[in-house]
Amino acid sequence: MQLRRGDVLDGAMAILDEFGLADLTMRRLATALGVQPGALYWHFPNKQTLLGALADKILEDVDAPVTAPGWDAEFTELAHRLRIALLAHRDGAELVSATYASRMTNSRVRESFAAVGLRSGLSREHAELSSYSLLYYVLGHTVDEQSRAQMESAGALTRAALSPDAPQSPIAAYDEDLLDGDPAVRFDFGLSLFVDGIRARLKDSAHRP
Amino acid sequence: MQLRRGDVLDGAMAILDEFGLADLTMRRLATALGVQPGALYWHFPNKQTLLGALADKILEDVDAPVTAPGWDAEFTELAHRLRIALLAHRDGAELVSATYASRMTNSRVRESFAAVGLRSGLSREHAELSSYSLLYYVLGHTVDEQSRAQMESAGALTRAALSPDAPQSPIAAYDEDLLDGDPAVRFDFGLSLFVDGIRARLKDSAHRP
DNA sequence: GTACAAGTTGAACGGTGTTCACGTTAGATC
DNA sequence: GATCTAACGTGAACACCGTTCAACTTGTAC
Repeated sequence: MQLRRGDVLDGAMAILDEFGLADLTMRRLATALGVQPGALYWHFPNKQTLLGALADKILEDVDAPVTAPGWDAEFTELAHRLRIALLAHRDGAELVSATYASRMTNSRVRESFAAVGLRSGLSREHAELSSYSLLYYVLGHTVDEQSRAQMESAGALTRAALSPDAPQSPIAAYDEDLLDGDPAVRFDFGLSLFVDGIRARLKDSAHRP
Repeated sequence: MQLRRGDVLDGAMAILDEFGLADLTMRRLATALGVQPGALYWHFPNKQTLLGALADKILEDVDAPVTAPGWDAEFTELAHRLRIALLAHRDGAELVSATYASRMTNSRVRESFAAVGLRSGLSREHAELSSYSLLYYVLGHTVDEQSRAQMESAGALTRAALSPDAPQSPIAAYDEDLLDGDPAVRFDFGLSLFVDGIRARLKDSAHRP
């Protein structure tokens, strides 16, 4: 029974979801597929490319046409869609962020952001620049959010197993206080900062045409 | 002649600057210091911790007291200082970003941002949230900027060596057009977006006290 | 049924971070 | 200045990693 490119990708996604990015090795993937490591290199030239394809799969549905009315709602919808897609797979944010940094993705999500900016009335250049800013924010926030969530679920397990009533410093308690609000609300705050910034820019160029 | 913790850090920084993060291996570092790899593990429990200390060193001067007048200028000064510090070492942005994600840094730069937000009149919670947004933006932008700069300088070399007049697609030319403006100006645009967003937030809470 | 392409094997290569029992060296104490 | 102790380094291994490649098998089309 021979493998197809898609099977390799599916296997990789399964390992990612169950064990995380650190455990997604070529050997482990090969074993899971019942094959020798070398076989994977027929389907993908190297691991980086495989991860790029995986990232693209995660981002598949993100740049579907946007339906919200008004440019600000469009930004919000797109940003939410991206965040949700990243959170849908273990280490998804980290994977996409790393892949994006190494320019191994074919996703057009940044271009989608730029298109919304253009529709809002921004100049071409400002729309492009805004799209980068927004992307950096969404990726940064979501990588952080996801790694915190995973640390917490892992920490909760070990904490329960090791010392049922671990002492906690007041400062750490405050920090957690601030961080344990709904992450989506925290996300929206940063997002609104950004959208308000664009609004200010639009008003400014309207006053001085 | 025995090694001190600081010597190890200096050696690591030298390798980072000359050969980049990918070539900063424990073996290479040990060789450069004239020592066996195992010796490094007396000074640092593992590589991650060493990289954390390295990141802290890069960020050393960033959270010095800020002198600019007005909260918006304070944000700008701090953000610039951070960007400059990251760009001062090869792969500095990538290293700090990765270290920050794995929570291996002792730098207080995020707290410095939050302090400025507080001084601007933001609530404690909003100041904290804003500081995260700004940090994500600065890190994302600078990682991107630095990797592009390094790709370009590497690409310029190989391009000159291989084909003196390489053909270039119009689309690629346009993208480069947009990207080859002064990176500092591009940085400032995203920065102003966030600052304007904060300003809008301040006005809003002033109207509805 | 044969031919050719697609896919796999098995074994190796040159790396990586990390560990540890055992030796060495340096600095304080008497 | 000899001694003792803690700091530090050695050497060799362990368990991995991504990647390569000649040889072999399998599937498909004619």
